[in-house]
Amino acid sequence: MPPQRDRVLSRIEAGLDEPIARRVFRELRTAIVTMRIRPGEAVSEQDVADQLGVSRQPVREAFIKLREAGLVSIRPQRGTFVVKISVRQVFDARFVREALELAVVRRAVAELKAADITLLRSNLDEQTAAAADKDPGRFLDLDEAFHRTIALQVGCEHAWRVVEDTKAQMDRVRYLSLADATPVPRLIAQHVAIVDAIEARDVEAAESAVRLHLREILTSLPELATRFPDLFTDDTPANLR
Amino acid sequence: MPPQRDRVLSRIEAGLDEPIARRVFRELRTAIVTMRIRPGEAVSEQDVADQLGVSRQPVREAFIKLREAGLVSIRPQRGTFVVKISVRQVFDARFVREALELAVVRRAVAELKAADITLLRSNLDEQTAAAADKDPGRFLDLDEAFHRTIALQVGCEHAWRVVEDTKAQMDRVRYLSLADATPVPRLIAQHVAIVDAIEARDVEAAESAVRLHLREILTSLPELATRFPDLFTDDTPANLR
DNA sequence: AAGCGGCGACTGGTATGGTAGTATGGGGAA
DNA sequence: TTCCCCATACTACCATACCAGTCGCCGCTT
Repeated sequence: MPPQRDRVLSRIEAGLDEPIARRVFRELRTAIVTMRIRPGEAVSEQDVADQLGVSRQPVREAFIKLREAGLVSIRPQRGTFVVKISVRQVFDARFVREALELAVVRRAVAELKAADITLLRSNLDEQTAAAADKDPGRFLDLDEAFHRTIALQVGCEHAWRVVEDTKAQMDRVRYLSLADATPVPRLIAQHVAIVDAIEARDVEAAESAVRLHLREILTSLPELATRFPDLFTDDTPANLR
Repeated sequence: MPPQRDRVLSRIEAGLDEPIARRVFRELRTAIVTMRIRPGEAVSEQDVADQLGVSRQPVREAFIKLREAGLVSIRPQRGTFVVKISVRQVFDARFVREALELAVVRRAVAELKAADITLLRSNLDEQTAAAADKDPGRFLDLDEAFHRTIALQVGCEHAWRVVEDTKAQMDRVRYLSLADATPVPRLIAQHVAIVDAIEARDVEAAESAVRLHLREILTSLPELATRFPDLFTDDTPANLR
């Protein structure tokens, strides 16, 4: 008898007219980011289709999108596997994100209106409230919203979409460090510094504030990699795919 | 009788073990970028599948990737259409590309070895040769290789992949301006300026050289939009820079 | 002649069938 | 006991079938 994989996915309810493939993708993406499906684990079209109550077709399309997000590795005639967290890939994603958010914040310094900044400040207030309530999940959402809001305020919808596509790797790490009581106050202070620099129209300060903030992940990463060795690949050599 | 669309795609020959879906994607991508399939035109899964001699399945997957590249618009139960060139989308793609290549060139200034620079110089020589031979197609390839080489030399494979995914929009414009005898010598001079700045370890100069170069497309864009109005959607004004 | 309504031929989305290739485990040979 | 080999049970890829919407053409009505 096969190993009888655990049920970690809940059946997709019919009704909404959002394409099934997209829902399958989102379901799988969050399942992977939150480690309900662990790195290294195998997922199969048939198995996922059965658990979700859909056919293999949309599952296959979801797999393809997950591969492009760097979350799974599809090996023909072999199987599809959730890739382990690769320090290298997290670095690469972080590099891209930093490059884009630097460009965004440069625009923000030049273009943001007072009303925009007020909106950001209110988001910051909510962040401190979430921190006081010890609600890290809510803080994560506000954090994401903070960065997204800046991008959208300066008309960088496309750039933000690229960031979203890229940062799946980083999200898994952030989820890991969520339990650790990450220094949320420090992150909030960094956010405040970014807004302050934007308001002061100080490009240099804004750039370095963003840099500092987005490099925060690098400090926790090595520790996490040694603490959860089974979740990471030791990608020193040129590993095969 | 249906309009009997022209055959613009050549049958895919069996044999190679590259996945069919990928080949279909590349075939369609180049057909769109080179305007063999014109903006606004409809493409159908069934029609493409027949022309290429494959089933609808891989064609469908190719369509999805084309949508993510921003080249087609899939409207369920209606059809799939090659999107017209949108000045806004070209701007957005250019913005992302500039952000990433700026980050790459910063690394290049810090990390490139003499051997790397020699390699770039030889590419530049080939560019001048191609210009002398009036071979714009070859120049386009060398241009692409130039930018890609810098990215790979500093270990930014992932960032370059993001650029590739994003710049499809720009490629159509470049193809349009290819006939125009674009000022190839000027582009080569800009490339030389980038390499010079890298070799001189001058970050400021390198950044502004890249900026200047990647903003070149903005000069030809308005003229092209007015000369080929049927290829563009009219969504220009409002945004500057 | 003009307007409108319904039928039919498309579309992409989903489900299912068929195939080649690969990991695996157990039994037979050394 | 150990090692090899092959049957078997998977895998993802490709092809095909079915479905529900959409839209245009054509004939009927006024």
